[in-house]
Amino acid sequence: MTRLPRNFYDRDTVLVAQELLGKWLVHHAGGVERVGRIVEVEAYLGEHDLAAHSSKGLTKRTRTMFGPPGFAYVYLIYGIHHCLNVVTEPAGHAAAVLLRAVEPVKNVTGRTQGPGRLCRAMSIDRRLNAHDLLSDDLFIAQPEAGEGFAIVKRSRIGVDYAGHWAKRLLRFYIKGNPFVSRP
DNA sequence: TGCACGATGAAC
DNA sequence: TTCATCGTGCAC
Repeated sequence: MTRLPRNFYDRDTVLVAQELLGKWLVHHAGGVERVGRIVEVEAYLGEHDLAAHSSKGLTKRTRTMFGPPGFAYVYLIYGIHHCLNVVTEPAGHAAAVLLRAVEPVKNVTGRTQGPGRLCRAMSIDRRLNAHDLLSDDLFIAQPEAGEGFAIVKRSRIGVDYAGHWAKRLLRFYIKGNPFVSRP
C-alpha cells in the first residue's frame, strides 16, 4: 500500500478533494488497522471562504489549517461529533478537505456515511488533530487497482450561513456509491 | 467571565 | 422538527 506523498496535498484544494475520492484512509489504533475508501468530500478553500473555519483568521482552533499540507485537522462539532479534514496547499494558505464518508474496506464497523459517523467508525477523535498524514498510524493510500467512477458535484452541507459561498459546488462524491451521506 | 452557536446525528 | 452537548470566538 503506497502512502500519498506530501506534494499530493500541496496543490489546489478542489483538485486534491476530487483526487481523494477512491483513495484509502488508513488508521492504526490499538493494534487494529482500519481502512475505509473515501467516497465523499468537501473542499474548504481558505480565509476568503466564509464557510471555512479559517475565515475567522488564525486562532488556536484553526492553527492546523494554517499549517503545512498533509496534516489532519480534527475538531469537535456540536459538542458531540468529530470531523476529519486533510490540510491542503502551502503553509499560510488555510485550506482543507473535509472527509464526509467512506466505504468500509477493513475492520470498519457501524455506519460510515457522514463526517461524524466516519470518525466514530474509524476511531478518530481530536487527539489526532495536527497529526501528520505521512505517519505510520494515520495516512491515505493509493489502492492497488481501482475501477473508474464518475464524480458528482454538489453544494456543501450545513453552511447556509456562508452567503454565496454556500452555493458553490464544492462537495464531491462518487456517483452511485451507496455509502455517500446525501446523494 | 459569560454567552451564542456550530462543516452533525438520532430521536420523535 | 427538535435536541443533545461542549469547545471556540468574541462581546463585555
